[in-house]
Parts: sequence; C-alpha cells; structure tokens
Amino acid sequence: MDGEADSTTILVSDGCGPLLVDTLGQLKPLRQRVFEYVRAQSSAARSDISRALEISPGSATTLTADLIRAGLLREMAETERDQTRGRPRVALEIVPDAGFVIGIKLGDGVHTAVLADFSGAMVSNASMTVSRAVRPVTQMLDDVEALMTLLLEKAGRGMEHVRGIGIGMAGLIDHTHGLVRWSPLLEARDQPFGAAAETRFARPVVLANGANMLTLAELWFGSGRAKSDFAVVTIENGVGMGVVLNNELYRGSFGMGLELGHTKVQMEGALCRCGQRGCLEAYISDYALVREGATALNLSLDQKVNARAVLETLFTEASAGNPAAEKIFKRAGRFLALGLSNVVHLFDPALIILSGKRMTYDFMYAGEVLTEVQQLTLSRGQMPCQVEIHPHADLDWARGATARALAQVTDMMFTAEAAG
Amino acid sequence: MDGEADSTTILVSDGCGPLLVDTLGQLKPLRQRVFEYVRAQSSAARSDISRALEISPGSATTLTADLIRAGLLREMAETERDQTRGRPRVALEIVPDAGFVIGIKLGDGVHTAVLADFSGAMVSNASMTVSRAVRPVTQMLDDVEALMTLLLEKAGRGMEHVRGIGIGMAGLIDHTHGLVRWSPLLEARDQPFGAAAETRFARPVVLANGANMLTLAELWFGSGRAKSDFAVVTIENGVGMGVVLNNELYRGSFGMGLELGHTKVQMEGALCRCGQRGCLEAYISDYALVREGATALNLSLDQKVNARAVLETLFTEASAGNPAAEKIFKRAGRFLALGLSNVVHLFDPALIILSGKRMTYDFMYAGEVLTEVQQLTLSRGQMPCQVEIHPHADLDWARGATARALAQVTDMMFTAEAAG
DNA sequence: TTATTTAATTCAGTTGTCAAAATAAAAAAA
DNA sequence: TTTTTTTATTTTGACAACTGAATTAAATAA
Repeated sequence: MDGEADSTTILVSDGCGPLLVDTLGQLKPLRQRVFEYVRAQSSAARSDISRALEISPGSATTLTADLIRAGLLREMAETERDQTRGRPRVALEIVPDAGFVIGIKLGDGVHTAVLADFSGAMVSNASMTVSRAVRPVTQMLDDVEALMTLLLEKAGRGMEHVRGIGIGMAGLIDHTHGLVRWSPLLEARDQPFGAAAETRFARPVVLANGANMLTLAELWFGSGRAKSDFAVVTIENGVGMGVVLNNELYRGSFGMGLELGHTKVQMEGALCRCGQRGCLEAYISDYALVREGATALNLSLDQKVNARAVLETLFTEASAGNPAAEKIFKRAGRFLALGLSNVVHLFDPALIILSGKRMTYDFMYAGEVLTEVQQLTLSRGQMPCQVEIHPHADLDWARGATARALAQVTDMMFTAEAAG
Repeated sequence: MDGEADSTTILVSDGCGPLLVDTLGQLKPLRQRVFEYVRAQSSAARSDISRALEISPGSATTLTADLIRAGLLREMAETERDQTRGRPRVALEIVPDAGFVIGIKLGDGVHTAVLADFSGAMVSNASMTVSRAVRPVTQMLDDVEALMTLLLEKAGRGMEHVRGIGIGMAGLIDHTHGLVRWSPLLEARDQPFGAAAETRFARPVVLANGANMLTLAELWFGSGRAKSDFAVVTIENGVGMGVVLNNELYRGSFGMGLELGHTKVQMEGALCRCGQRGCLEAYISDYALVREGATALNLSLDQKVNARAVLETLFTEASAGNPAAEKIFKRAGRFLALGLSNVVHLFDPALIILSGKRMTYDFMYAGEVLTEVQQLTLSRGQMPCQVEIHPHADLDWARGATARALAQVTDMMFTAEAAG
C-alpha cells in the first residue's frame, strides 16, 4: 500500500532550493525607478508616481526634487486644466537635453543611425550606403565614426552631448563581453568590437544582436510595451528571433541570441547554409526562396547571379498567378506557420510580432499564415496567442539600439551616483 | 544619402520603455533571503551569510538573531573543528520542526505523498493505489485526505503541524487561480480544485502541472540547483516539459505549462491524440510506439488490447534484434533528438534533463540520441548544452510538490510578518 | 463666501543597514 | 608559556531612506 523510501535518485547535496544567490537581490535604486517611470509615461505628476510605485507622497516629493536638482526632471508648463476639483497636479517630464545617445544599425549595404534624447525621442537620423565588402574592425569603426559625424551635424550637436552608443548588427553577439563571435559584416571571428569602440569613442558602447535590437525597439517604443512576454520574429536573409520574458530581453544561458532559424521543421529536410538539414531558415529565408525560384522559373546560370532579381521575378510571377511560383510562397508560409506554432507551444507568449522586408511578407504573412498558426496551436481554452505583422525599417532597428544605449546609460548614471 | 524620418510604424503612445511596473521592484525581505540561503546551504555560519548575501557582519548578526528568536533558525552543535586559525564559525541551521508541508502527486493508478520538514528534508512518505476511474473533485479530495492521514500516521504527526500542501497532477493547470482546466484524472473541466482543497483542509494549497513538479524537484533537490536556466523533459504517456529561467519556473504568459509534446516535428506528420498532425508526441510517446508496434509486429486486434503488453513485446523484440522493432525505437529516438535540438535553439539552456519510465529510455536515450542532439544543434563556439538522464520515481514528483509548498509557505510567512 | 476635494510639502519618527570598534576564540609563533 | 595573528561575531553610533500624519496649496462646488 505504501512504498518504502526508494533511494531518491536526484539528491545532489545537502540543503534544498536553488543554490545561486538570487539576482533579484539587487534592486534598482528608487530614484532610477522614478526616472524610468516618468520616461515610460512621458509625463507624470508626483501623485501618479506615488501611486504607481507604491511609495509615500512624501518620498515622491523628495525623490523628484533630487532628480530636478540633478537636471534630469522638470515641471511641465501647465497644460489644459482638467475639470476635477482639488489642487491641480503638476506634471513632470524628463529634461530631454539632459543627455543624448546614438543607436546604430550596421548593415551590409547601408548603415543607419539615430540620435535620441534622454526622453527617448528621436532627435535626428542619418544613413549611409557602404560597399558590401566584409571589413576588419577598425575599418568598420571608421564607418561608424563617419556616420556619427553626419548624424550629429544634421542635429547640430557635438559629440560631447553623447553619453552612450548602442550598436547592432547581424551575427552572433556576446553582449556581456562586447564580443562579436561572428558576423557576416566582419572579417574575423571573436572580435572585441565593443571594447575597441569604447576606447575609440571614449564612451560606453553596447552591442546587440540584430533580432534583439528589434525586440528592444518593440519593448521600448512599440506594442511590446504593454506586454511582459512576447516574441519578435524577423525574416530576411536569415530568420531571427528575440524574446522578452518578464519585461526583460531573454538571452539564453550562454548570453547569445536564440536561433529560431535553425529550429528543425523537417527531419532530413532542405539543406541550410549552416550545413544542417531541415532548418526553418532553409524553407523561408530569402536565399531559400531564391534557390527554389531559380529551379521553378528555369533560370539559366547567368540569370541566377542576382539573387534579388530572382526573388522579385518570383514574386511578380506568383502575383500574376504562376502556380509554380505561387506554390513556393505557399509552402514557405506553411513552414513559417509551423515554426511559429512551435514558438507558441514552447514560450506561450502573449504576442508574436512578425517582421521582414516588404517584398516577401505581402505574400507570406497574409491571413492564411496567421490562421494556420492558430490551427497548429493547441487551444487551451484561453485565447490564442496574438500575432501582429509590423513592417520594420532600418530606422526601427537603430531606434532599438538607442533603447539599449539609454538603458545602459541610465543604469550607469544611477549606480555610479550610488557608489560615489 | 540619408533617409528622411519615415513614419516610425511602431510608435504606440507617448513615452518609451516597458509600461508595466517593474516586478523587480518588490524585493524579498532580507530576513527571508537569509533563511532561504541557510536552507539552500543546509547550514551556514553568520560570516558565510554576510559574504554570500553581501550584507555587513553586523546585519548578519541582527537578522539571524531575529530568525533564532522566531524559532526558525538555531545554532548547530559544534562539529569537527577545522584546522584554520581564528575564532571558529558557528554554523546555523533551519529548525526542522518549525513547520511541515505535504507534497502530493496524483496519478491514475497510484497517489503518492511526501511529508517534508522546514529544512526540506523528507520526513516520511506514503502511497496508495486507486481505481483508474475518473473522479469528481470532491471524491479526489477524499483520496487526498485518506492519503494524508496515512502519511501523517506513519510520521507520527498531526495535521496541525502541516503549514501547506502542494498538489501536482497531469493536465492543464492554471496555478495562479488554482484551477484545473483539464486533467485526465478529473471528471469535469475548469474545476477550482485549489480553492476546494484550501477550504476543505483549511491551509494554503498550491497546484502544479506534472512536468513543473518534476522541474521543481530538480531545482530544489537535484542537479538543477546549480543552474539558473535548464529544462526538464518527461516522456511517458505524453511529452511534458518544464523550464527554469533565472532560477524561477517559467510558466508562459498564460500561466500554464509548456507543450513540447505538441511541438511540430513534421509537416502533415503522424496523427496525435490532440487531433493535429506532426506533434512530437505522436512519434515518441508510449501510445505512438504502441501504434507502430502493433502494425510492425503484425498483432491481431485482440492482441492490441493491452497497450503495456504491446510495448513490452516491442521492446523485447527490439532488444533481440528484430529490425522492424528496432527501427521503431530508432526513429522515435531521432525525433526526440530533433525536438530537443529545437529546445536548445529556442531556450539555450545550460542543461536538459530527460526523464521517463524505465522501459523506453534504456533504448531511446542512449548515447545515440544525445550525440544526435549535439549534431542537430548549431555549435556557437561555446560548449554545447549538457544533457542528463534522470530516472524519476513518483516520489520525486511528490518531492517537487513539497518544494512548491515550501516556497509558498515561506513567502507567506515573511510577507505576513512584514505586513502585520 | 465657505466647504470640499485633490496635490504637494514638511517634518518627526521608524526602520534597516552599515562602518568601525570592541570582544571572542581559536591556531601559530616566539 | 605568553604573545601574536587570524577569523568570527557582537556592539554601538550614525545615517539614509522611507513612512505617516499634519499642513499648506490650489482648485471647484455650493
């Protein structure tokens, strides 16, 4: 009737519970939380702060006074009066000029940069076309410097106003150490890009993986702001993904991006450029479509040269009703739906945001794909995961980089203050 | 050269940054952190606490004095003296009798229960066989009550010592609201099982999904203790998964378990009992093997009746070298590897723990599967994800439920104290 | 005008934590 | 043996961060 205590196989050592000291132990300083709350709300009265952060009105006064004295916050000019009784609230806002950050997206044909003020607003932006050649780090930093100069010129500001820089690029990025493990843009592997940039520009530089940048853009400026858990999927040359869990970018235990693109959707399936078979990327990324398109459209070798052209032909053919071309997009769409349903089953996010270059998604992301995702997903009596399609421009990516830089600068500001 | 600020598509409202108030704002009381640290370490000197939690020695004295006065901690009898200089440290330990919790695993043939003291140690355990019939909630609670009585009798303790109860069962559990959305053990859907149990037993009751229970067991007592991110995969009748991220069980945004089993590994693949096609579960779970085995072994209809028997025959045949039977296990193993590689790509965990009934894994989880996972995983210049195989007994599951109950009781104890 | 309502400030008091000094208890060195 | 060194713990005063309650401020409603 009752089993003797059979040797409990999993006991490892004495004690119980997680062994790692709780990272939650370190709490953001309250002053920083006030600052970030005001930034998130764009403006807030002291009484709002007191309620939202669950601190006493007295503390709200003290803390905001500190921040005002430090030049980070200011009272807003009185706006239209609301018709409620009582003493009118005094709205506070971030002083935009308190500092600026630059966010940069490095691409293989064009680099994009955004200058943002301390409130997160975009002050100015610039981009520059570059040769498609792979570069060494120093040359890439030359690019960055040129672009920043252009950007600041447009904005009429000097570099001395810039408190931090966020740089994002495709590849495997180790954000903790500022290393670029591998990138299609750089000549060599394992480059200490972050450190090199910091010494060259003499200010904090944070690196971000391509998809993570976009995810941050959605978390800071987009529809991810109101969600604590969501995923962003990008489909372009490759397939990327960024995930936010508990209001924070999830990076995996090795601190590098997640690889939805190399998720397997077919045993022994199509060959992926990573060398393996059956990766999602091998079915839905640009190069996969080009590969299939070239065969389907019976293109000769010299016509294959320009991948972009093939893709465009394929698209026009499909739109015109060419069944072979149509089939290729349909199939890609189905595999995409399958991959997304896997994300839903494993992460159970409240929202999935799809992003990609314009040409493809018109066709692929149509209602069909969305409904197919729902069909492939176990309904659990709850509402199914929400899926949105956001066409993203390079500018959005760069804005994500400003968000990363802003977060970094803000953290440093308040922890340095606490230490000093 | 530079693009005009094309309308930034993703802007949703004013301000920037996450809108939800930082949950990290609420920090566990320091006293609780000390308590949990001592429990995790099984014993610790005040100086250890001071170092590990980064508090001053003086605070360590004050806090431990509080806990000692509250009857939660005590100084240990002096053990063997270490040969270092200086004043010898005084080890502190949890007072085990300060409270007890019960963890229960409800099964379809047997229920298992564990009584644990406040230090997390198993004091006693009991199990009882039950009819395989599906029950209404009240009858299930009768089962629970009978089992708890048996358990306490064995331990020579009364119910008055029990501070909390953790109950786990297969199915879709909404832990936040204590609802059983659906379970193979219960008659109806959407049952407020937790609330019913709380009123009946007059103490806090927490529910857990089957796989999550096991994951907690690994986090509290097993090899997950030293990892901040890991996954536990269970393969039995279905395929379950639990994930720990940042030292915490991840539950997805809808608060229900993750569904590795219904992850798709094949477009239009094998039929799953969920009604969809291509689910991992449809390739590797018991019933999938039985289905294939019945065909491969050419069993007539009456021989199919007993699923367990089919599975065993299939297994002996495969061990004896029957190529058809062997192939079935091989294939299942390959699909398992594929599913796991997807987990690695999406979660990037430091460790994956595999668990399942004995019969199958001897065959399936052999080195082949493990190496195949590595092969299917993009090497990112880092070491690949570690994979371990842990045979788990019902007792382990029940212990996981005690962990859940302990965490709950501890939280309540310290937050109530802070409030009162 | 006076009451009412809401926002913000002031300020005494509590709490939690630390730094530094003092005390304690042992081993090692003289 | 005595002294020194080392490590652990306790004591103490100081301090910073909050809170709560009372107060002031500024508006509307009656």
